[in-house]
Amino acid sequence: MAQAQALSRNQQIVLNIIEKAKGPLKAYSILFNVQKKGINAPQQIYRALDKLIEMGKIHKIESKNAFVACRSSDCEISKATAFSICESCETVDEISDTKLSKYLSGFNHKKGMKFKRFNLEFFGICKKCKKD
Amino acid sequence: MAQAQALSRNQQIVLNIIEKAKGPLKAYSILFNVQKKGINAPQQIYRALDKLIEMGKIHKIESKNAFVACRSSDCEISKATAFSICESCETVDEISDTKLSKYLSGFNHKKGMKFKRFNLEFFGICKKCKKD
DNA sequence: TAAAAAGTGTTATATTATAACAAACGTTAT
DNA sequence: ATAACGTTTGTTATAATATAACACTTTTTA
Repeated sequence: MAQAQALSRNQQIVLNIIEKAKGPLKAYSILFNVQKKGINAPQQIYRALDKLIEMGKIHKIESKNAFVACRSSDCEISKATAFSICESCETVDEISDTKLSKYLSGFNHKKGMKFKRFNLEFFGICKKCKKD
Repeated sequence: MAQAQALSRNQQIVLNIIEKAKGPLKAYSILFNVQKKGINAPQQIYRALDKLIEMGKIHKIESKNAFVACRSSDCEISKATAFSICESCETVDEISDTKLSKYLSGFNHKKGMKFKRFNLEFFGICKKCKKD
């Protein structure tokens, strides 16, 4: 079985910031937050982000160009991602719903394409925002 | 019933280009293609794109920052979009699958959020590319 | 321990998207 | 018809997001 890959220095720094955050972080906001640690250039952030995504440690929210930590422990390599996004407060939750995930993983295009990966983003107004 | 909205000059120009294209177009590639028509600035493109999206005439492929025409005639306002994307040739197809669409439209988050809209992007290698 | 692979630091630049303002156009209500 | 309003346009400038390219170091593997 593939061993959990060790993180390099920069990867660890970037992951820590994302994990501590309450919501999705943008690449440049991560950059500003790690300049005290000697990381000075966007490249360093983007390289770390790329690897963390490959490892399944984080996900990119495509509609927001932002990054969140993966909360589902079994998500070694992330082939199936689903998020719920509040259009008012911008809160993002990762959805882990076995049924949904199975349904979509089994879905194949009529034109003969077999899917390896999907990303699903739901939008709405969250409970909290609805009250206001 | 809401009348089909008339398109303004720039909106029509931009929509024409997107409809003629074989695949998704990027905003700046649209811009270069319409400079002969007197459109000179990104703003003009992005403004048209925004309106066309609102009207459901086009969709944005978030993972590619690119835009495609909507092929499903009933898609007046696009609340439910699904695409199949080939990671090799970059071909993008809009998926119109009633079952899928119903399944996802009926999906609601456990945390009490009611979704108004979703976007789903599937990735894989298409039939054609598999042969090579 | 040499070779290969992965990671780092850096400068520069490409790509994608929005801000802000003034003028023209289109609709509707009077 | 025309004033008032909203929408669209044109324009300049700039913000935000992301990659290219190169030289060097560290880690892994054979």
